[in-house]
Amino acid sequence: MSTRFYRALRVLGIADWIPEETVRRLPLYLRAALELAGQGADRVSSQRLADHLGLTPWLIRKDFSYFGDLGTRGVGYDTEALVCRIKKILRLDVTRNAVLVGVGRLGSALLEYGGFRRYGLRIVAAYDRDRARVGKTLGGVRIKHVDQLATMESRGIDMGIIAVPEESAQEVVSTILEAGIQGILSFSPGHIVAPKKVKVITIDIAMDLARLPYYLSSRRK
Amino acid sequence: MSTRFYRALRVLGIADWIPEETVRRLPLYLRAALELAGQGADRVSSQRLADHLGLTPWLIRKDFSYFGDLGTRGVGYDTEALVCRIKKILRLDVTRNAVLVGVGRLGSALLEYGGFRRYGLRIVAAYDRDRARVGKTLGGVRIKHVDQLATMESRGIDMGIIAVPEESAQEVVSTILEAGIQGILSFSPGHIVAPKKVKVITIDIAMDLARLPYYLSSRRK
DNA sequence: GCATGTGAAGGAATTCACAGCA
DNA sequence: TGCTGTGAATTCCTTCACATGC
Repeated sequence: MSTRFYRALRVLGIADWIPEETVRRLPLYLRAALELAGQGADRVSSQRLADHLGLTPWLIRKDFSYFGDLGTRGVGYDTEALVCRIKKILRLDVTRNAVLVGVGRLGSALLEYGGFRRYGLRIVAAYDRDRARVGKTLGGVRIKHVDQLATMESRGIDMGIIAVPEESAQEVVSTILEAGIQGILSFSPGHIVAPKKVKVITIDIAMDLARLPYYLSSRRK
Repeated sequence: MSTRFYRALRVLGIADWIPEETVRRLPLYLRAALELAGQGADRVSSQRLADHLGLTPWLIRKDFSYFGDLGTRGVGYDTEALVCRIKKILRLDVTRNAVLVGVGRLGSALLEYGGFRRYGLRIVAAYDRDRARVGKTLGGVRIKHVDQLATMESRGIDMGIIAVPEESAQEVVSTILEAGIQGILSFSPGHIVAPKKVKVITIDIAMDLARLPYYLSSRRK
């Protein structure tokens, strides 16, 4: 369907379509707005946000234009309003809970990392296969055995974070999908199969590191 | 400059332009080719690769078309040749060495992760600010103090991996840039400033997790 | 017949240029 | 004047359709 069609809907206040790339940048805008608000800025311009994030002002204005009038011409954007608006769109206006599966080095780093809180994200349950880890508490969360995953109390848990070895990733995903999880962040290499309505975001560190050499040394643009 | 222009160059064997999105997928193709080769497949079709990666055959063929004739019509791609070709383009045909700065939980996970080797990537040096960690050996690498970073022996080191807290990231980056590092993989939130010729890839886990709720269907269980 | 390779079409994202408003 | 908001132009990416060659 056309951009124009959705633009028309937005004017009527009932649109909820936002380009994929814009959605990808929304968390960046949220972080920038929170940081600049923390520095005491009541208002920010697209220029200031752009400088902060290494983007361009017109891209930011275009992005913001998808969700209605937000700024004041000649002045800028109200920082507080910006934070609220983006949180609402990202559905971060209520705290979102996640279950973590795999409490190895990466998993425990995630459990103990406090930086998610700022965005209304919490890890409220953790599972591991290794019995040596089960029972321990990390970041305020007691680790349970994966065998209990199938009977997980999933009420209020929206997302799953997968930090298990590649070979068990798909199995774990299938299990938590049955528990009703609707979004997955996977750190396992490899393609995760899930129903279309379930969003899967994969962070494959090796893949990112592997494309870095491509850009080394002088290369014609 | 036009696609057509570069296509013409490629035919002459001197082209080296590849679309950004294609470069992003090249490591995926490399991984798939290595995996399917490991399963004993001498030849793979674009269909098989697509199934393996969750992509479409025509996208893969288009991507491959940017770097010259590679497949055999009616047959497919020679797996071995595919691996070599992609490694060469990604400049992974020789082992690439990286320096790691920040050996916290995430950093030590990276140090001990063996999966990079497969792609010709190695972490050959590690630095941390915490004196309790300095001197220890992880993943075969002895940890040095960040004060020694400025005098790092950077010969043969192409890339830097930044896993330090947000507030020290830019400082660390500036230091290793002076040592001649040309590519950076950063796990620190926030925008990293670097000269244009230096490629910076940022993995911001919180940003990825924060956009996941956007995709949750409004129907609650 | 079968799978690649590629112009052309279609679609999406970014940039531009400037109108609109405080 | 200064900064937002947005159609139009541009650039970039993906999909399609089919020619090509084993």
